[in-house]
Amino acid sequence: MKKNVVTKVKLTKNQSLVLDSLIKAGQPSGAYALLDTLRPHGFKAPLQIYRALEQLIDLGLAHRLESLNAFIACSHVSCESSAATAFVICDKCETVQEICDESISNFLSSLARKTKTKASKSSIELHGLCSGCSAVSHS
Amino acid sequence: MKKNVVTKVKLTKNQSLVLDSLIKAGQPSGAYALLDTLRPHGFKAPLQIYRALEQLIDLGLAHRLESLNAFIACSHVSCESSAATAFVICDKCETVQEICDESISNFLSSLARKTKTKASKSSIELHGLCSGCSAVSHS
DNA sequence: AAATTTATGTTATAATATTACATAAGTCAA
DNA sequence: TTGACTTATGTAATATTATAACATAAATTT
Repeated sequence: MKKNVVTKVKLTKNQSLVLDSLIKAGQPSGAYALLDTLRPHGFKAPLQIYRALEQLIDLGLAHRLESLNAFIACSHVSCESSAATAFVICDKCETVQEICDESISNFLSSLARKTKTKASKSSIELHGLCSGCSAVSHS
Repeated sequence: MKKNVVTKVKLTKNQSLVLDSLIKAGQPSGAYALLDTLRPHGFKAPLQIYRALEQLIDLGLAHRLESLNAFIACSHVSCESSAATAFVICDKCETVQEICDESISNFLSSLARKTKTKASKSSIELHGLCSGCSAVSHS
């Protein structure tokens, strides 16, 4: 399931800019939001964003949140690419917790075994309210 | 986490048509593919599809596959809405296995507990090759 | 029957993502 | 260091997915 364990890679200028934006955002960011952020740096077309994101994701430096059509910087030093990662997303404050431990990989292995599937990629996203928002929330 | 356990509900005409199309397809279907399928029945706009899908999903009769931006009929009699369900998707033949057992709900409960999150919705999608395609696949 | 909610029809538009093609920059081998 | 090759970039056009806004109709409740 692992593609790329990165130790040190030289990112291109565009890739660095996009990664920096993602990190600064600290939240899920849409491709077009990133584009707007980076227009002052000369970005003009969505493809510049999507291409950089593709690399960053391959390198395990960023992740795509399927249920949001958005992207986020990896919160670990770097994930083993598309490896066993789960995202827990607060629908109120948009905080994302990225979980990457044995319980995730065990669960996925077991799921693959049960379904006789050779797994290549996974997406686990849990939506709800984080502890902070859940405490306050009256709505 | 549960919203709606359906025993018997009268679907509207549009909802029935969309559900039938989904069932006939037996595969993930995009909203616009469904629209094309249903044009002969008088459907003209995407909203007709999206609105019907929204109800069907609420009722647990259909699911949305986030990683495909597509929809599929529930393979059980009816799922407890957005309850603990995992989808295992073959990227070659497009077969989808819908798994809905205790291991899923246990995993999600544990994830919610660990992250101190009040969960409301989940999405678990595993991509890869099913046993058939994995046996053949040389590519 | 009036009031209310739920579903529908329709047009327009927003938001997300990719195709296609041209150019430039980096990498590697002879 | 040149040439061959791969990888990254720039740009325009377009495809795909999804929703907003507004009008009407049908079903449900009181």
